[in-house]
Amino acid sequence: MDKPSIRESNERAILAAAESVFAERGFSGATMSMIAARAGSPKANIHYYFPTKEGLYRAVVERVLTAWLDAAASFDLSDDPVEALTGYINAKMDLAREMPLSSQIYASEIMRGAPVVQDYLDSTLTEWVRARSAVVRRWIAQGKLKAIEPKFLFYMIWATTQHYANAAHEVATLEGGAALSDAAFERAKGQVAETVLFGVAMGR
Amino acid sequence: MDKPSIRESNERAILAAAESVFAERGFSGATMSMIAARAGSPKANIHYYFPTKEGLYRAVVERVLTAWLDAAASFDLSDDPVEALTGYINAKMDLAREMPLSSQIYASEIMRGAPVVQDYLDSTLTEWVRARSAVVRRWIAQGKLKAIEPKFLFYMIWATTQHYANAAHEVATLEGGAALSDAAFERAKGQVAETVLFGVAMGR
DNA sequence: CGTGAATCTGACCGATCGGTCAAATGGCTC
DNA sequence: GAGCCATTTGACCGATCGGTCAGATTCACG
Repeated sequence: MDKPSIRESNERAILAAAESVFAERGFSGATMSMIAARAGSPKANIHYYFPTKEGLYRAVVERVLTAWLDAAASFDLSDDPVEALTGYINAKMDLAREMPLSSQIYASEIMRGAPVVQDYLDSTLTEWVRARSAVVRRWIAQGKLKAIEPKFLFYMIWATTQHYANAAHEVATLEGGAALSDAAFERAKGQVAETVLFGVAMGR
Repeated sequence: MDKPSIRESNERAILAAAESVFAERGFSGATMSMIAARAGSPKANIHYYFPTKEGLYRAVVERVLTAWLDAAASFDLSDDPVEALTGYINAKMDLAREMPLSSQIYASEIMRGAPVVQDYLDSTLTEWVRARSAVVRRWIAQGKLKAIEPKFLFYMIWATTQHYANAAHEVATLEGGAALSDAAFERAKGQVAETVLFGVAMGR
């Protein structure tokens, strides 16, 4: 039987607090006291559930990768490039909107040289890109897409979508200080998808 | 008369060392000892030239913004959207290639909520975007570009170009471990420019 | 060569970091 | 309520942080 135990709910609260602190300050900039304060527990209690700062960070990153893989699955929902790419871009945009902290943590990880997610880059992500590159090349051979290097297409999609999370503060400033409204975000989402598709699709 | 003084060359060396350390570890993760080691001076000497860590960081960020503005100027070299956007994208790609550390520091700044560059965002960048948005809208009115929100176009250009600096480690991993060769980078540059232009230009 | 300013540096400081620990408290089962 | 394990907590520790300082060294200039 699964107990909604004290442990479970406390770990969840700590992970949420840690996620926001790590996103704001990076791994080195985050302090256990800061995380403890945001979780509403004394510092020693954080160490009771997560003995080391690095372990806590790894647990947070784990959730980030899980979310990434969920969104990546939407690439495979259709065999039509327009549908598949639109679905994938929309999923990544929704992810950037709903879990901006995850995207920021991932970006920090990469900028630091991926001390924690290097294994993931070498295995899961490399394999994902290899398999989907083959799909993109098939679409190109079928005359459905322009002749592009698949990896560059993925980079463009990742960059444009994650930008709305990683650079949310810059975007907000340029929008007059407030974050994008739901309506404005939906417009951004549509334009990103449209522009990329117009950029790479044939015969439109 | 300008003397290539000891001060001048030492400050340059310290700034270079600081730039790389801040890019790798972020502001909080960087330590003055680390910067000193990379500059080849004892820590106390770093403090002789830059009394505080924050002051040193501000000096580094200053150079980042200067480089950004230089690249931004290439947007204004032509009144033709294809030429202007191509030139701008190429300039930003070259910047990402030649000064990846600057881009990473800027990205970290933004993710932290722009504690140092908020003034720049509010004044210089806001004004730049306002003026160029008007240009883009004129191009749209003239039927040269699709009906897009200019800001979203800028976001897309910034994201795609800076990605090659900020996510250089991820890109390198997916390329088999080594950074993009000059030739591969030129191909990426061409594809980014082409895709964006196909995505937004009319009648091509 | 002499001298005053600029530069360099090892030793040091208080503050804060991640992490530990023993003791107190709470919850659960019989 | 007794007993036991999970949880909570304040006090504490060594290490490292940014920064200071006094004295040694080097430089520029007469």
